[in-house]
Amino acid sequence: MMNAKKFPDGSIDGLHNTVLDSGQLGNRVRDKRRKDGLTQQDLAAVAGVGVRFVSELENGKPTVQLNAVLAVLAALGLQLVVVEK
Amino acid sequence: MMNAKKFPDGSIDGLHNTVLDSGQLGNRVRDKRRKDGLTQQDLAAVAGVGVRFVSELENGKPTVQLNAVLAVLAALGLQLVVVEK
DNA sequence: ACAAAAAATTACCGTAAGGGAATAATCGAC
DNA sequence: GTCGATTATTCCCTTACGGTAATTTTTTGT
Repeated sequence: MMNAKKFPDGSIDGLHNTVLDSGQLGNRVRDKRRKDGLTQQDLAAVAGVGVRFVSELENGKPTVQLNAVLAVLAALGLQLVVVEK
Repeated sequence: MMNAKKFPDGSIDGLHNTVLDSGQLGNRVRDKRRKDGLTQQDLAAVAGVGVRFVSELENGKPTVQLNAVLAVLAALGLQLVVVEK
């Protein structure tokens, strides 16, 4: 055991980031979107959600709905994984 | 790169499971809850959500809210990780 | 630094849906 | 059958979401 958090950024292997709260998820989304050179509008269009939702998601809104979150992540080529703490 | 998906089940280290949709998340939650010997009521109380929410979450309701999901996962000692697909 | 352009955030509205609580119905084990 | 757990249903209140437009922030060029 003891496989998690070996890296300073909290990631498991430098490519993955734990998501303990919506704020961290938002940061992760924003980073990836920018890395991909997309605007919030672009991402919203691809993911099939509203622009405002992308903005709120990136800003860590806690009450975003799971399906919309998954849609955005998928549009960015990201996935969620459940891990034991 | 090439650090992800070393295991057949898509997990990072054989202990983790990817969550592509809410249905899989629900299964993960139910499995863990039962393994811990908790009722939905117990889990709901610990997580600070309603019993109905736990039921719906376990049944894969797509539109559950993220904060409530995270609360339930935390109560089960589980975490979410964002990974590149 | 300044101005212009682009991007992001915020407000408003209407629709649709989530969540809690309580109840009732269903399923399971003993 | 009985007891406990799980799921489904109903009522009510709150709120997320999309769309548009307005505002603010950030970026870019000169």
